[in-house]
Parts: sequence; structure tokens; C-alpha cells
Amino acid sequence: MSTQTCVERILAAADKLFYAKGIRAVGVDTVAAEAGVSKRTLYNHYPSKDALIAAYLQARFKHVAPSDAPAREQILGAFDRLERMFADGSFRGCPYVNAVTEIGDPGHVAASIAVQFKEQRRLWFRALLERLGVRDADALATQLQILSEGALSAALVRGGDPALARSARAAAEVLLDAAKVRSRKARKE
Amino acid sequence: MSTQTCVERILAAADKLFYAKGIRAVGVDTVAAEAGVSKRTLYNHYPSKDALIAAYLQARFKHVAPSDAPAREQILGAFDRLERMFADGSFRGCPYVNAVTEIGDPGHVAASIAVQFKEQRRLWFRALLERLGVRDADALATQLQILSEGALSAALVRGGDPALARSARAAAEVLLDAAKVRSRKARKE
DNA sequence: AAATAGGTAAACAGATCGGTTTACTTATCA
DNA sequence: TGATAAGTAAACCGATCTGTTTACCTATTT
Repeated sequence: MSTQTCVERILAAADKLFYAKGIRAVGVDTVAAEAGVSKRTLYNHYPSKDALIAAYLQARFKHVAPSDAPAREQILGAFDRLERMFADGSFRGCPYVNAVTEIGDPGHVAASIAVQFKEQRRLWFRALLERLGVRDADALATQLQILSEGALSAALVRGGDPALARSARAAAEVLLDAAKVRSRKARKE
Repeated sequence: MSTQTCVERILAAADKLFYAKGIRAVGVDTVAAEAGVSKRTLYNHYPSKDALIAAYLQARFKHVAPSDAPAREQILGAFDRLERMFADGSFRGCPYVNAVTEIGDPGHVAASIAVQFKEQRRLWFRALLERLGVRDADALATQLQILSEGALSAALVRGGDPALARSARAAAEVLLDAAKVRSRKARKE
């Protein structure tokens, strides 16, 4: 019936503003106004701005739908997704890295959420690499993660240049091709 | 005679505080106090905080001393330097990326300084790759840049884990080994 | 000795921030 | 009908921020 609950509107507003303009640059009043909600209501749902920040980051934690597509395609597809993000025009870097940078304090909830997210992505890479039978899947997963992280960071500085995603993708291909495989029968899925 | 000029003390204080705690988290008063200088004096040398930020970033623009060491060693040495930076304990990410994130506005002077710095680093990689006779030096330079950028970003989130620099270095080696070389006589410098 | 340049210390102005409080309105449901 | 829960609007508080102003001090130089 109701198109959107109160919390959903607050979270949508926080997501839009925090990501587009930065966490520190956006005040609680602005979020409440954008959500079409009184500040009192916002503080009823989130006891502090820090809590709202944590909720904003958690809400971005979209769990990737497991896919049956070939592992190599999925891995490279992650870089294609980056390219689309960059070209989107509203790209402003990785929200988790941005939050860590803007908040500073390593003890903040946002810091641990960021670590969790990055590790989840790394494990996603690793699982696919294991399906490919790659020998040192863990190490290569970290390298792929570094590549995508680097593309994000470089694109932030270079105004979302999609060529950076393609560069990272090409590097990923080289790393994949150079990776040693466990046995013959694990090949060609 | 004087151990340090007024501007030097201001710049040193800005560098220390802006990098360690973030640009937005540190007020002008704090910088002045750390420099042992009155706020009036600071504003005499830098008309605004933005100007001070720009000066802080420019001052970090250390031009790398040209070296006669083998190109491959120099390239991999860049990643070793990253590892040392991470392990230092005071690592807080790349100051230029941080500035872009914290300021937001792409029209700010800091944004263009960041672009210049990143491009300078990329060209440094490219020049070394050309000395190695690598065929597509420009593309590989971008990839090495992405790798080091990614290590910086990942280490920021992961509390300066030096293993990330080693991962990036290993990936760089793979990319270097896979790179096509222009001709036979350009080999083995 | 006097003028000038550059410094200090501290109060001040105006804005914004996170967060609270007050007073009022609405809708549900027993 | 009347109690309860949840929301609005707006004033308010104290802290902090950028930047300015005032009043005073101290070298150097001419």
C-alpha cells in the first residue's frame, strides 16, 4: 500500500546524499529534508549520525546473486560492471573507501563494515578462481581485488574515465592466463 | 640562521595534521597552533584554507630523483616503497585521493593537482617501460599505476597491511613478464 | 630616534553542525 | 470515545568552523 516506508525514504536520501556529496559534507538536516521527514523522526530511527552512516553502508552491502555463468566470464564481468559505473556520470568512488577516508577513526563502525565488504568481494573472486582450478586462488583473488580497487581509485581522480576499467580488465586477463591450474580435469568448465 | 621560516612551519604543520587526521577534520586554528604561529600570520601567507590545502598538496609533489638503476628494479622498487609506507604505522592512504574524496568538488584546485600527480607517476612508469623496450608502454604504465593505486586503497581499508604491497608487486612482475618487447637488441639493460 | 613591516594574542562575526526539546497533529485500535 | 503511537514543524543549545578585527609588541632600517 504505502509506496515506501519512513525508514526506506531516510535510507534512500542518505544513500543519495552521502554518496554524491560525501558523509561529512551532508548534514543530518539535509538528509531529513531530502527524505521528506522531520529531524525528530530521523533521530527516532537512528540515534545518531554515526548510526545513520553505518546503516547507509550496510544497505549498500548487496549480496551478489550466485551465478552459473562461467567463472572467468563472471570475474571479467566484474570489471565490465566497473566500466558501466564509471561511465554513469554519478560515479564518486567506492562508498566504503570514501567513508573510511572521511571518518578517519579506525575504531568507527564504518571501518569494520568496509573491511567486511572488501573481504567479501575478495572471497567472491577466490571462490570463482577455485572453480577454475587455479592453484593459488587466495593470492590471485587479492590481486584481482587490488586491480578493481585501483580502478575505482584512479577513476575517482580521473573523473570516471571508463578506459581505466578496461585497463584493469586487460590486466586481470593477463593474470588469469598466467595463473597455474591445479590439474587437467579441472579445466574447461 | 633561523632553523625554519614561518611558511615552512605552517606547511609542516598542515602536512602532518591534514594527512594524519584529514583535511576536513582539522581546522585552521589547529594548524596555526601546531605551527606555533598566530592565525593572523597564517592568513597573511595563505588567504584561505583552500589555498593552504593546495599548498599542502603541492608540497607533497616530490619529484622523483632520476636513477640509473635497472628499469625493472626501479618499477618493482616502487612497490617495495609502498610496503615500507604501509608498515610505517602512520599510513593513511594517498593524500591526493584523500583530498579529492574529502573535498568533493571536481572544480577545486586540489582535484587538478591530484590529476597532475597521478599522471606524473604514470609517465614515470611509462618512461621506464620504454627503456625496457616494452611494446605498449603506455597501456602497461596505466596498469602498473592501477596496481599501486589499488594497493594504496586496499591498505587504507585494511589498516596498512604490507602484504597488499607484496601482492601488487607480484602482480606487477607477472604483467612485466607477459609484456611484449619491441626488438631483441633492446633487451637486457 | 622614528617609521615600517611583520609578528602575537584574543575577541569577534556569521554560519553550520549534531542533537534536543516543545507543542501540535494525525491515525489506529481497544 | 479516548488512549496510544508516530509524525510534523520549528525553536533552541552548545560546539566548532572559516575568516576578520582590534590592540599590542618587536625587530630592522633609514
